[in-house]
Amino acid sequence: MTHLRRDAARNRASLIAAGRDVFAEHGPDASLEEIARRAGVGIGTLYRHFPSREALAEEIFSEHIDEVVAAAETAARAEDAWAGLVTFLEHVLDLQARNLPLRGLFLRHGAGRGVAERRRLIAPLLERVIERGRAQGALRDDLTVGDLSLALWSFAPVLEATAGVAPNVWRRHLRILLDGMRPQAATPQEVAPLAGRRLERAADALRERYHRRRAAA
Amino acid sequence: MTHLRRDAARNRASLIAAGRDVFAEHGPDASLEEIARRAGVGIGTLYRHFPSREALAEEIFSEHIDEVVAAAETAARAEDAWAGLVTFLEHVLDLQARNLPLRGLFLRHGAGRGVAERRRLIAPLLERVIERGRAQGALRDDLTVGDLSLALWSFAPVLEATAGVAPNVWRRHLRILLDGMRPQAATPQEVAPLAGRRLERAADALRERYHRRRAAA
DNA sequence: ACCGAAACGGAGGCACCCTCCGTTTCTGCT
DNA sequence: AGCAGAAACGGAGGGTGCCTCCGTTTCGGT
Repeated sequence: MTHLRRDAARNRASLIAAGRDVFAEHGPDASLEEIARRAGVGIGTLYRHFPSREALAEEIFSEHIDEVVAAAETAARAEDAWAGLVTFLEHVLDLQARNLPLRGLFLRHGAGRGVAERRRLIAPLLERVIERGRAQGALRDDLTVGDLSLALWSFAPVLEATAGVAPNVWRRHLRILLDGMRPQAATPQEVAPLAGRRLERAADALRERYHRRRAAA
Repeated sequence: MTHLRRDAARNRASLIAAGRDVFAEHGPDASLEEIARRAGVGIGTLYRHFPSREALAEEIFSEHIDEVVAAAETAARAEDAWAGLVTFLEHVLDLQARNLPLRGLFLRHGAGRGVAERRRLIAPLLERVIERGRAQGALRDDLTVGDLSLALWSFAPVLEATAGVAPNVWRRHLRILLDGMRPQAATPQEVAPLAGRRLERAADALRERYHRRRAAA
């Protein structure tokens, strides 16, 4: 299984290219048959290469995931943890804003080789950023990586709603969230944070809902 | 068009009841045919009563909208604007958390008599709350109703992800947002707020995306 | 009791999802 | 070169859903 046959490799590439276009045009629920059509292959071929819509999407956005990982690494290295966090969030959200179909692809599941693995690198890095931020007195004490995940997820509808209307307004939302993460603003949390296994399950649930919307009878 | 024929009224009621169940079970993209089936009527009848999925959904959640309007009125009347705002948000989000299919039904469009109208009452009330909160020094000066809308929208993925896992975690997200809305925390906004016509268009876009996901070719 | 209007319901056309399997295309080996 | 089997292809087919259209049934006023 090392080398794909030449035709297979060609088709795979066509599918990814077509997928990129079609997802960009029609959003993340675009028709797979149209992707196959546009790639000039049969639907069966699409399914052989990518057993699920997600597998294709992940492959397509593979490099975006790398970009996010890189941004998280930068943030984790930054001298000033707060600045690192802000830059990271701006970077990621800007990426999402300009590439909406990316939404929801940051989380678990998936086929593309190593995509899930790479994604798994992100949380620990953020963990580190948060820890340092707290140590530096730049972040409220009760902030966790779970809160950051919620914050990131929360942008999806904001971006979707405003993309065509006011493509920068998400920055206002971010500003408010960031201000709320500072220690000066902090008011005690009354609920336990999302972490570990449950955080993962929440992420899964989000993905689950995201694709394959309609539950079986 | 005053009185519905008796059979029509009966069917309408069955449809609403079935819709309530099915939406609760399968989420907002539940099959309309199943709703018709379960109501014991033909699909044609469903479509005559409710020309779109939204029309049905709005009708079903009509009373929820009333509840939200009432909460907004209470907030607008509250002596302490900040407390009023907090209570309002908690109330609305709790309502959503326990009734996920409600998501996205707060906005424009729709058929149910007066639903859209009632919804339109909400923004001005919140406007008033914000104004008073600012005057009382309880809210950051640059906060607008547009920001509040973004904030409300932003909970959708949070609720979806955590509903089955940690049904109270949304309160952490809310806490952070609220802390970020206080004047002590405020850091200058660099982007113009969403307002007026554009706010409406953003709300429409959200709804648009929400149902009828797949754009026409 | 009658009759026109109102309401019904489901067949039908279209699109999509995903599986399955007969057919075609590659490629390593002789 | 040529061949054989593995690998890959592609699309028909069965299932489901959306929505429209129109022949049929039911209601309710006179």
